[in-house]
Amino acid sequence: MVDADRLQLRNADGLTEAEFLARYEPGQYERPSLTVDMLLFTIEESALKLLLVKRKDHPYMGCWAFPGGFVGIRESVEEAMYRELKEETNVDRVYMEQLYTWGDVNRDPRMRVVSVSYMALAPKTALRPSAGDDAQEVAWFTVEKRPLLDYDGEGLKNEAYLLSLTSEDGSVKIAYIVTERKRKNGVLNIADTHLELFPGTTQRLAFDHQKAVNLALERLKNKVNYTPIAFNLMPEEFTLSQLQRVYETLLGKPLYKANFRKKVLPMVMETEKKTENVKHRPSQFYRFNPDYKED
Amino acid sequence: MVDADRLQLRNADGLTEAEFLARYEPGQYERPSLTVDMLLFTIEESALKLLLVKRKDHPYMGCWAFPGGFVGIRESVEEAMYRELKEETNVDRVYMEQLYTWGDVNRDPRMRVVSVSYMALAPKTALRPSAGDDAQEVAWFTVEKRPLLDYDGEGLKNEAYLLSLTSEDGSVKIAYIVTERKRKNGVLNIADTHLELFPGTTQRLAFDHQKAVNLALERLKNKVNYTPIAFNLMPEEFTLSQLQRVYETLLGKPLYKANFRKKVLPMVMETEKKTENVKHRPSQFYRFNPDYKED
DNA sequence: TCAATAGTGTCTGTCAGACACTATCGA
DNA sequence: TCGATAGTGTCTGACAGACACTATTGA
Repeated sequence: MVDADRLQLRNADGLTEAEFLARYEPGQYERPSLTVDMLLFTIEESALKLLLVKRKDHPYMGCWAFPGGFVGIRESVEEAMYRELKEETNVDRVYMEQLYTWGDVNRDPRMRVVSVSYMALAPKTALRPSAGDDAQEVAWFTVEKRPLLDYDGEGLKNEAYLLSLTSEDGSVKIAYIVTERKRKNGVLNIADTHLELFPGTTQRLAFDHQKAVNLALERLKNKVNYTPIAFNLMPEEFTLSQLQRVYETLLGKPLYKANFRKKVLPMVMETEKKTENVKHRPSQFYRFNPDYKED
Repeated sequence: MVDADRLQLRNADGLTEAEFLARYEPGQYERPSLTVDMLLFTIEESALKLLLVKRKDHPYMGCWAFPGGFVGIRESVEEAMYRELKEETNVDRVYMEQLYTWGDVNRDPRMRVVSVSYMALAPKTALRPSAGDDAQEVAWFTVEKRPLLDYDGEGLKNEAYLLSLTSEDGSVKIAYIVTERKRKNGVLNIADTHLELFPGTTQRLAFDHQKAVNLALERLKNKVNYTPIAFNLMPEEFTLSQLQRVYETLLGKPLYKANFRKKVLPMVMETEKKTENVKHRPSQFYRFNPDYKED
């Protein structure tokens, strides 16, 4: 019905919507707390890096975690995410997409917390990570996921992977074994993915954050093939070789140069510039072609 | 660090994690309410159908909405979803995947409510929708999204669509115009999609539910191409012609029979049965092949 | 001239799209 | 025999994969 009509409707108590809302008292039942978590990825020296902060207090004190925080009652979930981004990196516009909402009952030992995670991508040069007002330790971790051959010995195609996060100085290394099993109708689901700490690993991520890292890597790997998402990791101008290294990092495998160029050519525009003072043939700089349409 | 070490750590107040948790008092700041919403799709007579309930009270009294409800403090978000599913349809296992979390501040005029939406797929025969304990009206709506040619007259490729929901008896028809604009790096985002009521439409969906319908249709259309997700809409045994009609409905376009069969053949297994008493050549029944692997 | 990386040409096999054909039932 | 739907054979062009080749710089 049209809004004009609808607003005249009276409910079982004889109230219009306006009257109902004026008298509405939210129930006093317990509500979960709601947080946002940011998985901010960048690329540097052909490595995929993720921004993590070290927790200064319980729970998971001393463990590394995603930057994030509580959603205020007067801000949207997305606004909370951008506020966190600004606090952590001093930038206010990067590519961002919602990743997943984590709702297990005991994922935070303090109390019930549901967390909405976002994946953000940015070129490293655009970012100036800073300790927030709580002066926590912040660091970039190189993220890698590679097949674990013959891990469970069942002779199946690779269904086991090693997911590792390494701090830039190499002092912290966190590793998980990821195993995946498809269920009935062949569609891979969150619940079909199992992560456990790699034997001998002395560090872990806080909460259930390892699951979000794994999910984000899978989504990146998928999307890079059929969307221009990788350009969000590039500076304004870049060479095709640089772009190829980014694709190879995200996909975890080498690509043929000629084929790669044919594939990305419709997405880019040549610029006037070339690399200079290199001891080999100079390479052309390109930029993203904003008129590019998928299909 | 290993858990054994970590649990000995003392924070700034000199407390171990166990001591910290024993004394922890959740803050009394306001929290959003958290709900789950279920978009349950099925297929009947070559039409894609969505289960909706009619709201009996404010807000949006008289409008149609997804079945859903509040997430209890002692149940996971996913458990809440399965509880709703059971209440609405008397089944407890269907294909289900998380769709999106809606976090705008004013999406519910009563109070702050954040909603996690799920998309569920099931063959119609498996379902027995029932009015829940609140005895609300429940109905299947045929969902269609088709291109609106030359809608904004800018001569661009179709970026405008008509999204319509029609009740089975045809008495209720809800229609929206969907317009999409891609932003900078070409990746389509939720915020780039705009929905408005089709001029003259006398009904609307409750809350921001129209956005979730549109998002679910897009996800279905994408996934049907590169996953076996459509089999979740089929009965155990089906003919390839039935399967083709489902694909055509989801994709919104006709497919060539020979090509379709080549594509789906690796996903299915022949059964012993054929259709009987049809006045044309009988057709083979197939079932999903659980050993099918993507790639 | 050489090392190093940029960039191109082209063959191959696979697969989606298009279409014409054959097969098998009831009436 | 005919109408109707099931099911197959095959040509085409597009494109991913593989690889060999040429181009341009500094040293």
